[in-house]
Amino acid sequence: MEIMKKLTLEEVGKLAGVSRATVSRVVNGYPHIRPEIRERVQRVIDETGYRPNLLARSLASDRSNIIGLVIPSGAQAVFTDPYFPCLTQGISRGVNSNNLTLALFMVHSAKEEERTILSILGTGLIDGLIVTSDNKGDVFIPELLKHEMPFVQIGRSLYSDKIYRVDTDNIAGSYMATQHLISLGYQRIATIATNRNCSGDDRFTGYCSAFADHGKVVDRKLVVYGDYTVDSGYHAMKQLIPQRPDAVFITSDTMALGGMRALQEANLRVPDDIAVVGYDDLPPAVQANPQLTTVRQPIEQTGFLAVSMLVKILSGDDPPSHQIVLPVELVVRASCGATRLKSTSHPIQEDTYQAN
Amino acid sequence: MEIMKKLTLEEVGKLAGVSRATVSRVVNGYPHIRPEIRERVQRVIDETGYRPNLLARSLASDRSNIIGLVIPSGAQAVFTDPYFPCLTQGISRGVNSNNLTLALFMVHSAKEEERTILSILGTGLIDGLIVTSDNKGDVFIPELLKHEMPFVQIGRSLYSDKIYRVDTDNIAGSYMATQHLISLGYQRIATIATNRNCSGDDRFTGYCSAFADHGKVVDRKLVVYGDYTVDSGYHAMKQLIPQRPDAVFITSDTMALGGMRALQEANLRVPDDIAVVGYDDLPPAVQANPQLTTVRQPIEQTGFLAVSMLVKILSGDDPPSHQIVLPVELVVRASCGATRLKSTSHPIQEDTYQAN
DNA sequence: TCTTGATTTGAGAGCGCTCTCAAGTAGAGT
DNA sequence: ACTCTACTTGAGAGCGCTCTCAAATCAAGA
Repeated sequence: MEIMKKLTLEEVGKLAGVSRATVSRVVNGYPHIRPEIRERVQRVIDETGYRPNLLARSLASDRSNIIGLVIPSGAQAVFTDPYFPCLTQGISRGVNSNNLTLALFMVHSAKEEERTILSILGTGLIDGLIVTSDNKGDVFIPELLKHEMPFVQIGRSLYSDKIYRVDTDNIAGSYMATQHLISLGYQRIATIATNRNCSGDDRFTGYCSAFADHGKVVDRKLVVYGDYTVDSGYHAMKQLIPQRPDAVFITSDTMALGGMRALQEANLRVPDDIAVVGYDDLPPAVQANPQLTTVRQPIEQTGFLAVSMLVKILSGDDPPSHQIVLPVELVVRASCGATRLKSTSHPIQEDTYQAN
Repeated sequence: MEIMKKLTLEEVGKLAGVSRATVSRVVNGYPHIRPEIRERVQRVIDETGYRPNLLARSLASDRSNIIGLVIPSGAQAVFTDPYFPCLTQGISRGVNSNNLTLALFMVHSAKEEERTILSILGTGLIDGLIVTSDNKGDVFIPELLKHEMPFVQIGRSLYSDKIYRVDTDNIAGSYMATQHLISLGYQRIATIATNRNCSGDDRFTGYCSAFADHGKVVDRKLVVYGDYTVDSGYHAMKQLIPQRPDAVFITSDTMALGGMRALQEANLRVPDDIAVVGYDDLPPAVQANPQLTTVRQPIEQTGFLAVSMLVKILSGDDPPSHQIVLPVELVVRASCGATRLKSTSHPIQEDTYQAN
């Protein structure tokens, strides 16, 4: 059945008694072929197990159908945080369903950054990119713009509004989280924020506007910063404890884990002594004790939509909008104290508030 | 400086007053070029920002310098488990330092399996593969063998001994873990095992041989199975509790997390009522409470070495050995009870026993 | 000066595919 | 029967690079 010898279009054509061009038409599903010929060619293809050489095709058509995913060096969190695996999963689904190939570019150091750019740009290998960096001082974006490489950014961008991007609604998410704490009656609501990237900024913005909308003023002493690691959450919380907050909105579940450890060491009970709300709704949120009230973002969908968007761009028809911002939802579990009065702590119990 | 127009070898040659072939030689660092000519060509390259077209090069040289990483559908754990991110990180480092490009093939369903195979095999796109599956009923390996696609497997294989692979020493690791519990004097040492893949088998083997070497017999009632998820660990432990074990060797940290939750719900204290040892030494191990005694495997190094091995294979010189098995180490923390009598529970305190 | 052999360059034939263009073949309309 | 407009096919020119081969150049030995 399957003959191992690598065949070419030409040879398949010879076997079917037609020209290379005709075989190419069959392979690519073009119209205007006499059914019997199409069938004959198809049979030869099936019998020989012919597969077109992708490199030759790409070279001739000036289209590789390979898209790249760039994960910048800033993201050391790759190990710790299920965020990237989830996102990659979504992107991979998108890639598969669009018959593309995914090239993964992980940048491990500033030095590799240059190398990566060079190996992507102007080599014809990559049709387009998905860039996950939303670090503020990013060097990639301007470079991509300059070289006119089509790309979609995951997250928010400091650059032009013309950049295609898909993001989750960080502002709304942290607004909800904060408002939830306010509505539960907490008075001294602190936050562990991040100022390294745009989503960090947005989450802080949401926190602030919830305060503003409730006629409250943000107390700078109740704002500390971390960097998305467990440790940074731990240390931030240590800093916070002397300020005696009665609730903390921690802008990532991973940091929340560290924060709760600090709380535990200080013999403060969650949520009785201090309420905690996280962000991300990644597995650690459920594994935590008590389980974390947190903001869930559709990470996998983000990746999938980014691919769809890129595909549209590559195919020439501009997507309707340059920006997609996906809604998030608040997942209420035990750590915020809202369920304190409820029946019992059934392991899977949770309430959900849809945004938008 | 950098002219955006996409140049070809031919055009660079014209600018430098030499032929395409000569430019090619300069680009690829061949000898036998008059220094002044080399310099002149190099200057034109620098000034124009010429980059060779990788597709054309690949087609002409029959070598794409792209290697694929296959993550099979079995591995839904991708989200939960930092294992894959770590491994990918190592592979990515290897890829970068060998000037390759990494293509990521995630298979999300059995249906996609076929599609993936077809898009990899016989298309000329991929020079070689790294396959992470060690699922027993794997369909990839035989297919790769049949098509003579060079590949390195991460993990153990049921197939031929001729398969190139790199693995960690699962047998030694679980032997150490089990022996450690035995030497601490525990009498009823249970295990939460896995029988889905080879590493699961190996870890169970190690558990058994530690028993054998100490003249003990494995009690079947103290052996239950999970599937590497938190939930399965939870349920497995539920099953185990009625058997009254005084120690449990759980063959993954992720399952250990679930197991410890079950223990907590049953009001059993770790390690006082029951000792726990995990496997993997992933971040959850440290985040657990108490911190987990566990077996650490060099995951990132595994990935890196797999790439090195593949590069050797592709370059034609057969690697000295078909198999690399990396040593693992036991990391002693609080959950096994060994540190119970020691000074205090300093957060980073841990002892380490090197294997091999 | 003439060989000999090494070094340095260019010409040209592909790699396997896409895609345009023109030639050939039918079917419909008059 | 004859034109006109589809539809169907093949020829051939690339895509940008590698790599072989032979021509050209040059240094050194006889």
